[in-house]
Amino acid sequence: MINQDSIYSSDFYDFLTGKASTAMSRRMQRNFKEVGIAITAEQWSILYNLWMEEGLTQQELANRTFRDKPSITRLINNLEKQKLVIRVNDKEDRRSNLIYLTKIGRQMKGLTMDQATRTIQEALEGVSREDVEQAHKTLHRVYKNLM
Amino acid sequence: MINQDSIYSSDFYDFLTGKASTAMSRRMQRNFKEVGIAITAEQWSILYNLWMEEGLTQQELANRTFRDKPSITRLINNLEKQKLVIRVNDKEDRRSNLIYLTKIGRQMKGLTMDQATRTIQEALEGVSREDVEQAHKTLHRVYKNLM
DNA sequence: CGGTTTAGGTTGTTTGTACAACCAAAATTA
DNA sequence: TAATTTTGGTTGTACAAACAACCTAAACCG
Repeated sequence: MINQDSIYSSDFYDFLTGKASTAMSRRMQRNFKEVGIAITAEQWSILYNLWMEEGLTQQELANRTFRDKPSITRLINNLEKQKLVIRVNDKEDRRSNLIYLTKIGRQMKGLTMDQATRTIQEALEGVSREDVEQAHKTLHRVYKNLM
Repeated sequence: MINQDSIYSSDFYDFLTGKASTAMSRRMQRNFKEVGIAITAEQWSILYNLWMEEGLTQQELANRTFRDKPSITRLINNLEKQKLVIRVNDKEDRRSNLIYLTKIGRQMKGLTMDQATRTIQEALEGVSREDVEQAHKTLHRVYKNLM
């Protein structure tokens, strides 16, 4: 039986509630702002995937960022408004939009990734590589269990 | 230097983006719904704290749930609308609201905590207690680093 | 004391998320 | 091939989060 003193309880809820990832998003956004990058952490997650590979469909972006389709529609709307990406209708499958970076969107990569890296370094101060790998493995298992 | 192959990079971003905690919130909400509990995961986090200790101020709830003051104002607004909590103006410090559970709010504890427990069990299938403790420790360090 | 600073809460605005309902194009299948 | 199902995307609605600006009451301090 699970009781209040166990790791599964109040102590565990911190973990569940994602305080660490919330803190990281906030810091990342703050770091972006500090160097004049006007994007949100969520927009960053889309741009990040496009910097790795352009021409993804919205559905593929949804899978990679673990969001639903409507969330992606609106994130892309905002990124398009900011002229960072464009939707290109797929000639092969007319249901799909392929998402490409604009020139501005591409130019942002360097500075933005520097700040992402900086954020990670700030987050991992005093944390060993083994600890990160271990935590990552555990979280990945949790994710797989629930997905 | 941090490069793309390292744990610090794409692999690491899963961790950063909080997929695991997102998955847990979604599952928790689904589990609540399944037994007819009509609250969000965010509302649960407030109620959880009140089940542990009633009469907290909004500021205290903000600290405990790692949210800002406006977020708490609106969460309490919604919980009050649903008749689960009430604001009581503090006689000692007239700036503060003390938040109390209603009878209904108190009655929900059992069933709701059962579903929270169930969610955790589903999440931790095949994860050892040591792994949970280890991950918790690492995440806590990250949180402290950024807080 | 009176003026200033700090602290608790609320409101406005923009952005993001979940879920359901919907549309149109593609894939399936009878 | 026509009818049906599946898939990619959008829209509506309700809820939540971040940040800034604001109000009021308490605390501080000269």
